[in-house]
Amino acid sequence: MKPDQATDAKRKRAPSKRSLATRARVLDAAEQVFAHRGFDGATIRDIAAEAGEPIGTIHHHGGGKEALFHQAVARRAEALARTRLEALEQARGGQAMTLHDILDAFMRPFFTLSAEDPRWRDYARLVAFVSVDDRWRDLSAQYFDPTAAVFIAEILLQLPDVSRQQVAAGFVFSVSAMLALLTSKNRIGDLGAGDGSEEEQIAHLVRFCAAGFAG
Amino acid sequence: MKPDQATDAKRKRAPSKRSLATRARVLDAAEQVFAHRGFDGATIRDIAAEAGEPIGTIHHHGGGKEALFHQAVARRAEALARTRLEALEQARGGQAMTLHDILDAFMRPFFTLSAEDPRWRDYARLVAFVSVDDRWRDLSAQYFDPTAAVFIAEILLQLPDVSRQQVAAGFVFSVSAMLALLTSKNRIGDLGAGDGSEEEQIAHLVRFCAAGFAG
DNA sequence: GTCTATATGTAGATAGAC
DNA sequence: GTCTATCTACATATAGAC
Repeated sequence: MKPDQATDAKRKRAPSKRSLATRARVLDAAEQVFAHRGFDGATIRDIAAEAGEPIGTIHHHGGGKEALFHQAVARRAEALARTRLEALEQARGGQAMTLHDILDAFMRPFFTLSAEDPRWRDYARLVAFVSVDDRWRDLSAQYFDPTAAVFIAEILLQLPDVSRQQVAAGFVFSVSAMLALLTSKNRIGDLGAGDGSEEEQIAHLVRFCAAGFAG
Repeated sequence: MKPDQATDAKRKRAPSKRSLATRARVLDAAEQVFAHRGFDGATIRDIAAEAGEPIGTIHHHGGGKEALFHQAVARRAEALARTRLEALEQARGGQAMTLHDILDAFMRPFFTLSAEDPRWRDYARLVAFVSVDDRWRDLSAQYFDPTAAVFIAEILLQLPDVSRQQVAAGFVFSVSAMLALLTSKNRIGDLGAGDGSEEEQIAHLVRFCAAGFAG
């Protein structure tokens, strides 16, 4: 019996290269449209047009609008979590890890990835939509809470005198601030005139949150 | 010529008491439904059902879905801004106003109002939806940016060594954190177990942001 | 001002040809 | 796997009776 061609009824045979490419295009398009219009504002037709694929194809690969949304959220969640945990490991390497280092390990990857590939910026908008709508609470719980728990535990080690609730609250404040910076550059610009370099802004964000925790 | 009964063609005669009450019910219902489902997820039918009014009435008072959304955002914006500015004035009264006082004047009113009338909690969710979606950028600019500008100027006086951009960024971080606390109590609870009293949480939020600015 | 009925468009989903 | 054509449902909006 050949591997990869399971007789197991539940398992489909490996998708063709072409199919995988189409699937990636569909998810890219879904990500972009969902990120800019939210779940309800997006339409399967918009996504199909963005992907350059017929509507039927979207349903075939996506399995319905809601499943497609889930997949769009899920696709980059794992890579993001991994990058964050790697950054945390690296910070652990240097002796005497500080609160600042922990927050930097959590926040910087999203910006770094966004700088490398603008689709990560869309993904940030998508995450912001997920965060603001209780309807997707389960999604964040599944994809983001585990990583959050690791970082919260790490911060607690640094701040033995602060209660778990306070650290959790501070963490939520920090995540909100991070998403605000990732998604609403415009708003900051409107309120404060010219922005500095992105690197300065990230450094400022991390300092702001670290000081908040310490205070 | 009686006042309040202008012959001016652009001006309609004063609405009846009944009409005003209906209008208030319509806006209450719109606020609640928009706050929980967002603009696209809400339907006029949902709003009509929530208001206990027929669909036609919603259109009559609301003037279409988008205009209704605008009105829902606008209705409490003025009262919120006024309460915030009053709190700022009061803080000015006490000699030696601190950064902490300024942030408290900005943030606390939303919580105080929410405690008095739960519809303010819905309004906070509505504001969160507005903040996250670029499509409503003009709405926030119109209703929230002027107050923000006053508070940013006040903070700048306290922090003469910090650039305007940095203060503006810190302000956006703070607003995001505030909205997170107002709207996603669940999420904080999920990550950190039992919450303290609301007063403690507000105090923590203000301390967090004040420390962030100072740091 | 209030309510009913309906016009018009467009959404998500699917069946079946290729 | 891919694409076309179409079904069904429900959205917003309005015209007009009361």
